[in-house]
Amino acid sequence: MVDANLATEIAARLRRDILRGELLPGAKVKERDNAEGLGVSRTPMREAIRILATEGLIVLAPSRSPRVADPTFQELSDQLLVLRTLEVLSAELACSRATEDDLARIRDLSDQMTDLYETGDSLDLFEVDMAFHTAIADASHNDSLAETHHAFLSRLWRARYLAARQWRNRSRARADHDAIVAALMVRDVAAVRAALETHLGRLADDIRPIIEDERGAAAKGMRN
Amino acid sequence: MVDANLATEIAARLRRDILRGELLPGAKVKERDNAEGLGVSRTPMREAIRILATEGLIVLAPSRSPRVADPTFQELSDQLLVLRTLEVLSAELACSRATEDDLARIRDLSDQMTDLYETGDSLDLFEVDMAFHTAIADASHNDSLAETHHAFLSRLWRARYLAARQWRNRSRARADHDAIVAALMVRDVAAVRAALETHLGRLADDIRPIIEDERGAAAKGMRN
DNA sequence: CCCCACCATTTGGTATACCAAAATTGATTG
DNA sequence: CAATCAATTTTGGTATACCAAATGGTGGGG
Repeated sequence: MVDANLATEIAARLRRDILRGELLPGAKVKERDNAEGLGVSRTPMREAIRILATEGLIVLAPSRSPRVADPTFQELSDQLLVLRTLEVLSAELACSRATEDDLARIRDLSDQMTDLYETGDSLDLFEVDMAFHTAIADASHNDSLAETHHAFLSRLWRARYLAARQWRNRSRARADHDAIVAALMVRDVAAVRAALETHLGRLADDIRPIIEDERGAAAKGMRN
Repeated sequence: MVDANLATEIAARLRRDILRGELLPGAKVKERDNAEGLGVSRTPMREAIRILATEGLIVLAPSRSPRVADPTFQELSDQLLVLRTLEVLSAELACSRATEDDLARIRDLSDQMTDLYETGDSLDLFEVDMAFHTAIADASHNDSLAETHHAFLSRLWRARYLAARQWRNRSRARADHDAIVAALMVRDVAAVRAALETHLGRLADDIRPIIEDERGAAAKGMRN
């Protein structure tokens, strides 16, 4: 992750910390302390915080420390619906506009996931999962769409990660992915739409108990 | 437009200048010069530029002056497709989730537009047009969706403004809006989808000649 | 006459210093 | 003992100064 400027590097680092749960939802992200902790000045730290704020991972309130976002289930569910819509549109476009290379890449990522399902660790698996869905968005050859899709995917990454650690969901996700790939390979618009709606529709149900648990637990130790 | 901090105010000002065409596509937006021109320091100006960059109105390149975005027709068309998808989703949700107040507001805005079609000036009309489409997004009661929809609406504002100055399109737009409102009032999902797709589908055709003209002309006087 | 190299200037990136508003805490008074 | 007000401290907002990289122009050499 070698970015042009400090701010994007810091943003990437913070993003990782948030998504991995090292910075818990609701935690303060003070620009002074964090900057000092990383040995940089406030300016790039400030910019990094703004970047994550536009991504929805940090929330800004006037005259208050920025805090790690702590979305309710309802908010996540809303975001998931938007993500689903964007991904369905992507896949539909991909059916007519994707190159053979695009499709090959999607299939390859799907295969990688299959390999990792049993053996690999959750983080590796999720990196590939993210790449898989991103590849579908990219195959639409609509940059705005791919960009927006990616933004929503990032916002939902942590919730999906928490939900998917439940081993129970993995085999189902694997079957879902296979169906998506199969439909894309033959450029079947209706089938790919159905497969994606099934896959992403389930996600809300998977996420709900995890999020409600976490928020319930977090409500107590809220000193930070 | 009395915002909490300077950066947001500057962003609003720059945004208006860009959308109204006082800052032309392709023009440099140097953070030093512009800050000095407004009598502020570089810090908030820099932040304002970043804000507009995430909105897609300004493009950033490493070690280069930020420039006012100069999208090709293809890019605008891509954005329009995303906007259409988001607005259709909004309207579908609105059919089941909108309150009577939401619907009343939408109808009221539509009526205001009707009044302005003949008499009012283009800018007033477009303010209302923007509010109309935003009201539909808000009626979905899905904040992420409304926010994203608004972002795309902003990006496309200028192109739509240029296209709609052609008086020819106005009566058609008026009929389109009436159809959208009528479908929403009776919460008819299929009808509202059809009406919106018609309305926003046409837009691409209206925009094309205007954009291609402007880009052709701009290619010459590109010293700035 | 053209091309290349080098220097000056411009530009964005970063650090630091200062300011104003807001939250918190502690003292004082009812 | 509690409530309130004020002072201090903390925090984000803004201005300014400095740095390094990139660009563009100019002069010398081929």
